[in-house]
Amino acid sequence: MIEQEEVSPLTLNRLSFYLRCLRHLQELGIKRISSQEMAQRYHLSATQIRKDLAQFGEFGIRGVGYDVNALADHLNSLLGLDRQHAMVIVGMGNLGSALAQYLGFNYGAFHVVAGVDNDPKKIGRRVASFVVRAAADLQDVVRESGAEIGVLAVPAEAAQENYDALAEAGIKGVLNFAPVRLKRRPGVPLKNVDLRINLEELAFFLR
Amino acid sequence: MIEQEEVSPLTLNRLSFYLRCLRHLQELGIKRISSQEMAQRYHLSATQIRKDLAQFGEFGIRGVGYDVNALADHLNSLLGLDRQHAMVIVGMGNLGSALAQYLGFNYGAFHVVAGVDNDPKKIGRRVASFVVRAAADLQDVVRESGAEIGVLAVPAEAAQENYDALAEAGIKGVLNFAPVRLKRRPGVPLKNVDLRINLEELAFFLR
DNA sequence: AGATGTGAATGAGTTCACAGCT
DNA sequence: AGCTGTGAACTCATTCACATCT
Repeated sequence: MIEQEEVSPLTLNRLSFYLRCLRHLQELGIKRISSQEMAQRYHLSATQIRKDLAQFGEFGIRGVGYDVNALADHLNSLLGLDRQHAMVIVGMGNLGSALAQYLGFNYGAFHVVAGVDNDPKKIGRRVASFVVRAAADLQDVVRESGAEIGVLAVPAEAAQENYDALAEAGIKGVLNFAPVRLKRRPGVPLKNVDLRINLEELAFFLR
Repeated sequence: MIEQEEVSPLTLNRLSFYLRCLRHLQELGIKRISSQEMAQRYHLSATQIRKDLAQFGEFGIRGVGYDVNALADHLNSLLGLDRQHAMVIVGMGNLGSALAQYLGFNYGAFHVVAGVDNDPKKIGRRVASFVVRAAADLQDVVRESGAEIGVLAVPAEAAQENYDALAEAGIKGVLNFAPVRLKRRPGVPLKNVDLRINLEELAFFLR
């Protein structure tokens, strides 16, 4: 069996997408599917589907295809979606508040349990299902709320220190919305969602 | 000179990031920089910086390095950031409203000028600097507002039809927040921002 | 027969190493 | 001497082609 770190982000990305396709097939009541049919339906590559899945075991039946329910369950637990993941939002400005609303009470296997900010005006304010706490109390907030994932919605300048603070507080992974490349810590995986870069890539085609 | 379509999204991504670094160097008052020094400062690869830039011309001075201001200007116009880009948000639910706030009146070279929804309860409501219009009037809204970029903040099921509608309305590029892979139209580039996939990739490391 | 799983071939992207300017 | 710009080498990812299994 493959180690976590050896899985390429590209593969992971696709696995997540395959799961979404399988959920759709389940809704349609389809019980079995071949890589080929799945590829056609969702504009994917059949070979790649098989290669991606084969990394984690032999989920298919030769000559037949994949059992939709079984494969969905496999991917679900492979991606760690078979239990809830609590999130804490750091930075409750426009974006942070918006994310609190949007990721709301239950976003699939994820839910927001807490939010912190260092602006006294925001502390104590009620947003979605929680009350904003002081950034200085991050350690306590994480412990009390049992948050596993930190969501960085702070300005670029403050992102690194807050990532580090999340790491110190025992957070297991960070989703960063600040437009900077952070210095990673070994045990704390990091995913960047950079709206500005995405917009600028689009703008390139508008010259 | 290279064609637009031949530039890899990875390169574009980095160019956008280089520009950000150069802006930072400008703030620091640094006039000239070598690829090496830039790489060290921002945890990049010197060779890659040179390769990326060399695709678009010879911006550097051998034996010396790059002129920070000149290079920033080059990248700025290369990325089409030397003029404003108007955006229209399609889908004014939680996420759409949040984006309207966040991308606000002026987000670098970008600003939101309009928002549409098909929910009568949302139409006519004031959000940020505009009043929500009917999705059915998209064509008019785009023409009147001069929007170039469409931001899709609708549910997955509605994303394809709205992408198509944006394309018909003459939109030049689309940023898609819906968790689906859309069928692209030739002249209408598409960038996906998939929060769910990002969260699920993180969750993989939390198993 | 028909679909999976996989080594081999191809292609994309990155890094190396150095020729060519300043 | 020093740094850019770039062909060549290398590494990573995708696609092909087929042996293997039901």
